[in-house]
Amino acid sequence: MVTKTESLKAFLGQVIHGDCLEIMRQVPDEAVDLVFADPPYNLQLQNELIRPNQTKVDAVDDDWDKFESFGDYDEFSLAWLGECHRLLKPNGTIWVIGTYHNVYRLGKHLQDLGFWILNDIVWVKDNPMPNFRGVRFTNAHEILIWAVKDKSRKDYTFNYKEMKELNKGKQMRSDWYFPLCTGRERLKDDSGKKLHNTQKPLALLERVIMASTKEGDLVFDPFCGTGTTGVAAKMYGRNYILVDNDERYVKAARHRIDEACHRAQRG
Amino acid sequence: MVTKTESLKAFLGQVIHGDCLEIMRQVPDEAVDLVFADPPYNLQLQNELIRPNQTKVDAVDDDWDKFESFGDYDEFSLAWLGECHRLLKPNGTIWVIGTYHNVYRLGKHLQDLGFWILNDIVWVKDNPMPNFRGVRFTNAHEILIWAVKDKSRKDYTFNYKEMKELNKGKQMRSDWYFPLCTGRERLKDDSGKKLHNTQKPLALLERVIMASTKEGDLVFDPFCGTGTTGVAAKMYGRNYILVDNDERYVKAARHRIDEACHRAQRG
DNA sequence: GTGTAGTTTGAATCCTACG
DNA sequence: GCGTAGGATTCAAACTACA
Repeated sequence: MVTKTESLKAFLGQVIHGDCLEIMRQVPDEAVDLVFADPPYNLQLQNELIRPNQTKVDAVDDDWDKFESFGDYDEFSLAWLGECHRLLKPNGTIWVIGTYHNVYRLGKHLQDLGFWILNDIVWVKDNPMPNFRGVRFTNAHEILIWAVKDKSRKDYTFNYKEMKELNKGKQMRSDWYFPLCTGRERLKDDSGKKLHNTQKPLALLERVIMASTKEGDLVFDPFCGTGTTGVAAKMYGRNYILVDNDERYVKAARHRIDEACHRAQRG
Repeated sequence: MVTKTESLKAFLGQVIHGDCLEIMRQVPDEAVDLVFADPPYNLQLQNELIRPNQTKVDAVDDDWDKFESFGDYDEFSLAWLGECHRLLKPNGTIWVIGTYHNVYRLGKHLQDLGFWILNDIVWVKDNPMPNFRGVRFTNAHEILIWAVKDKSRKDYTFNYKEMKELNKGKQMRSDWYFPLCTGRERLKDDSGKKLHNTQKPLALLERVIMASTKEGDLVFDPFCGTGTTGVAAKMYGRNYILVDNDERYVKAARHRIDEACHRAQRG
């Protein structure tokens, strides 16, 4: 039988293909310094699309359908956030990123699970997608919530001085400005199309890692996608465990982290 | 007996002193075009905060911001948001402003009540209060959620062109930049101290009103404070009903709106 | 009136080590 | 758990005082 502690050692520095809940359950209590999570927010839509025999989706009573869908999303969110709470050290912190579709639900769940919010951060996009039909404001930002597991712990890691230096000698604020992930940084598949729909810019993850971890800390990412969190962790000498349930992303992430590592050794 | 419709007429253009739930219950169904709500934030401050120069920060310690628990806050929030849902027209919209202390809970409640989020807006503050102890990021923004009552209604008011003109010919984005409400705009009491701890800048309300109402629309504000919503509504020829449970604020709001009206006639 | 220096202040979940 | 001493900690804008 493999104990949780043995699993942990086998997981260190790995990109693991599998269901994040199943993997997380193999991680011991209070073993992780930082969680970064970029969860899916379109479960509702997926559910509606794959539901069989549902010929008139538009005719379904909206309120009931919405409640059902939000309920599923909440159940899923509470499950993985609850596991994150368990596997974090008491002074460990978690970052969750989302948009208005899901981030309000996630924020309330974080609070209900006992996490204590330290900040919310606005990632303002230099180059957002315009609102083509002109019926709303251009959605030009995403929100990150940063929270500590145990409210009473004041010794969470926040590298205040490094952040201040990064910001021209002034305190780093809650508004961050980065362009979307495009160009050479954006991973492509064999046919040249974007490999992942929501690849985050490396600069965003660099700031997260620099701000809230120390060298040698263990970073966990349950929805790693193309592994941006792993690249940032590796660059700054942090350990990591990444998980994704899509094998294409896992392969891409492994390759990408190796590349980043080799580039770092050469350069 | 006074019917709801008669109450409505008596309420138009008024700043009403009373419990917002009691007042709202006297408003007929689907009578309101826009709700703007700046509810208590449930800040849960732990200790007093001393600046580096040893002076004390004048923090929000008002009774109206005291709640026993998240549960109490949720119960209160669902009650007033539910009333807002009832009194809004199906294509009416609601704005709610908050910070990470409360806005995630409010956002989830909005969704659970059937509101459909159109945008979230980030008010980035030019001159926020610094983080004096250097233990977090400077909290430099607040969040506004904009939602329509009925998801299926696409005919909510959004003055796309006016917003575009305001933004130098480019689509108005979800990041808005305004300074805090200070100086002459900030209302003072007889002793010269700030009358309200959280007075919002008029420019913020002007943009809200300009973006999401037409001339003659009815705007409702259940936590009007010093009446910034009323001033903006009056300036742009919108009707309004404002409510606050603190008589000092109500008096100040009435006086302020009259002043603004007279200034407009003179100027 | 003008320019400069000093003061005030803002929705804040704002410390740590030791006894 | 508590009390206390020690030590590190702030940005921009508006306002006031004064030359």
